[in-house]
Amino acid sequence: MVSASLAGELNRARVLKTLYANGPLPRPELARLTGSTRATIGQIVTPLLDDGLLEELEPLASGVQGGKPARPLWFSDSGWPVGAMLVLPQGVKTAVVTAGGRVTAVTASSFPADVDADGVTRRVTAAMRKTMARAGVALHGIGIALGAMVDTEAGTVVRAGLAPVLDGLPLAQVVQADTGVPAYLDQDTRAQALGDLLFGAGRGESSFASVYVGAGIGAGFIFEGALHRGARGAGGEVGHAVVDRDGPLCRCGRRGCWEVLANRQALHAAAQAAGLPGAAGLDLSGLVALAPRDAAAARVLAGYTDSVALGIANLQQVLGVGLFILHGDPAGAGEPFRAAVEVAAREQAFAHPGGPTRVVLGTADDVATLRGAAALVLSKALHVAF
Amino acid sequence: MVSASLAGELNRARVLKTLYANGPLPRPELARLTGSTRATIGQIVTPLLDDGLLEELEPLASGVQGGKPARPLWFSDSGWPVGAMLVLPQGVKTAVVTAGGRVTAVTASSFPADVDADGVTRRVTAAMRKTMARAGVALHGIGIALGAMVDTEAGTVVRAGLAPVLDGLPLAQVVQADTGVPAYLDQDTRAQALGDLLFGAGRGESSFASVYVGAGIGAGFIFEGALHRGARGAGGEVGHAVVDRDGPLCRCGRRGCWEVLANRQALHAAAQAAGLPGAAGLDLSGLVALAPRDAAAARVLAGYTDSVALGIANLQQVLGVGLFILHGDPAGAGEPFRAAVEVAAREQAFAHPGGPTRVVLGTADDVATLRGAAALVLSKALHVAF
DNA sequence: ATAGTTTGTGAGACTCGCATACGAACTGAA
DNA sequence: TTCAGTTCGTATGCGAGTCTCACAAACTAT
Repeated sequence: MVSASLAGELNRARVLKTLYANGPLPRPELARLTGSTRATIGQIVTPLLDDGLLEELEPLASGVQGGKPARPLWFSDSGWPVGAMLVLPQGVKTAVVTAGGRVTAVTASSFPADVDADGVTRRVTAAMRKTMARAGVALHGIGIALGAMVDTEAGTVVRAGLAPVLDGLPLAQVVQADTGVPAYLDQDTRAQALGDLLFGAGRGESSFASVYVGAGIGAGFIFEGALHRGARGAGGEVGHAVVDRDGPLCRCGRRGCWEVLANRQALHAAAQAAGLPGAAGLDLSGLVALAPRDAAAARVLAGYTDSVALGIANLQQVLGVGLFILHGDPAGAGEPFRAAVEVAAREQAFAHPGGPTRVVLGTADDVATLRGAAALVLSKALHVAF
Repeated sequence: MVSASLAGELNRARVLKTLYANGPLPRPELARLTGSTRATIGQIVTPLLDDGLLEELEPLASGVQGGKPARPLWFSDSGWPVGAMLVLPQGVKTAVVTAGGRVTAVTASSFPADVDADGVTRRVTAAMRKTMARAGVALHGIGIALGAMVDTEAGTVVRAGLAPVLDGLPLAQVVQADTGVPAYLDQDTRAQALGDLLFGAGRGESSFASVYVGAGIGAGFIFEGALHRGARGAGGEVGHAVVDRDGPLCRCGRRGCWEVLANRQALHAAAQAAGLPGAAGLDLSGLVALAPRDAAAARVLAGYTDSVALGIANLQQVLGVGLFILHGDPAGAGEPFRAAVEVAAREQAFAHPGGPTRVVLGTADDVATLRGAAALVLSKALHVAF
């Protein structure tokens, strides 16, 4: 039930979401955007300023008609540090992230090829302790983004296709017990979507899909400004939606999954089958560079583009989402590839009332995901339903 | 922003949702389920009882320890009548539905084959006026479910694949102007999903997909107890997600859409290709009846089952939803078909933390959709975010 | 200097949920 | 029949939060 105090929490969350969506804003603008009054906004932000979460920036110049200069509010660069962690089959990255999105004290460590669950937990906790020591301040929580299917409520690993040794690991509890700081676990693509919403290309957008294309394919969905989680954290396993029921066998056991047609290995195999020069070491950006002067490379690229766009068009049909943010290999492939995917996706989808499908590039590195992992903590600790 | 009065609205909505999800409940039980107190519940329901939306049922028997008998609350059978309309390419159905889900004054009228947009609007408004006259009471609003892509916010038809004459028609305004009652337009499968949530197999479920399989395939999604609408009402066009990129050509111009593999015509074509007895007039329930004593029919049925299940498994991968309610042809095909689809869907999907995929049958007639259309009005007028 | 404008804050009114208490209605045993 | 025990439903005062209104602070232009 919404009591007065819960209403206060909801409104505080609304103010913070508005800040994330729009950047630094003075109180009157916050009041306008939230449909509230200056007095109420002042009442809400004063404790946040006292806590050090927010701070006042330099006063803006007065308008042509004069008036007291407005002082924009924004997240303090030093306030509210939280821990962020990205756990992938090959290794772990850790960082400290402030509520404003500043990323510091980044560490990276790799797992040996034959690592077991115990080795993973040891390396993960060691990396986090190291980052905490470098940060030197108390963290408000630790967000963990994991490249596997996750039970968000329980904080456990459900199925790690690329690293089966992790199945069933209660990673959130492990980290929380080791560090003494509350830890929250979620899927990497969902964290990535949160990162896009708060700090990336999804800022100010109400609904979009944040898609990762690399060795695997995954996605996180933002609907109406909030992260979509399926039942107990399932969902977003879009890489294993079938788009070609008689297609090649996927490692998941089904045929013609989007992932098996459009992941890095598929691109590689196509390049080698076409006998492209340097196919052994060719990645997507290399192929994009090669395509203008090699017809065979252009054909391989066009096929890959269509495969990526096919999955995007399907998502648009099913979800009605109009914006797709591409991370991973496409993020480093440049504007021509983005435009080609967008055109191909538009050709394969209907006209929608929300306007034509948009495809934009995210980041190739993992900063968006680290920031998203941090956002998991912000979401819980500030009771903001991102 | 959540003011005290908006908090009151939200809590009233919460109480109504709890009633819909659980059936008639006495005040103490409502308090327990909503995490509130008897006093607060009393404060909320008293005006609803005065308005005639709710009524008190016969007192329950006291418990073994005695005590004042509790009087369950439920929606009045006479109170809060709203109009419901289902507009399909072949005709229109209208009805009056109470908040408790009682459907009365049903009318049906068919469109001639060569009908134009003007003819549709005339027949639609005439049917509604007839229903209103039969109801004899003032309606609180009219909900319109349309078998086409709609722009929910604008209340217009975006793309009616099976009836292109309707493209661009502002149906909500037309009905509202003609009847003088507020009208709300949405897609038929979304209304159907609302009907399942409030009155059908989705009662008490937080997330599910309501799927229609017939001449076309569509779906509405309930996430966390609320209807999912994409950007400006798009989304749910799942029938045209590609599951076989080299498959047969669909009427939408793409190849291998789920719909072209698993709709009524596909079943029909497969039955004729297999030379089944009476293939010309064979429908799904006929095929189910024939399969046990005809191996060829069993093969056709298995192929169709797999095609239906493939799309369901894909939805589960993408959305993480664990419950699928099948309407249309499968709803009349009986338990064996349901079980076969469920088994096939489970085989094609991963284990999810939310438990195995469940497939249940909805209604073969249009009552669920008419009730859902009525729920569109309840949602708006009572400010309940269904 | 002064009027006009905008920002930020303080005081009181208002609304709603919550804790508490009390009458109403029922059971079962003395 | 009486009375204690239990549960239901409501009346009352309190607290938390937003909203309205008013006012000081800070700036521009005349």
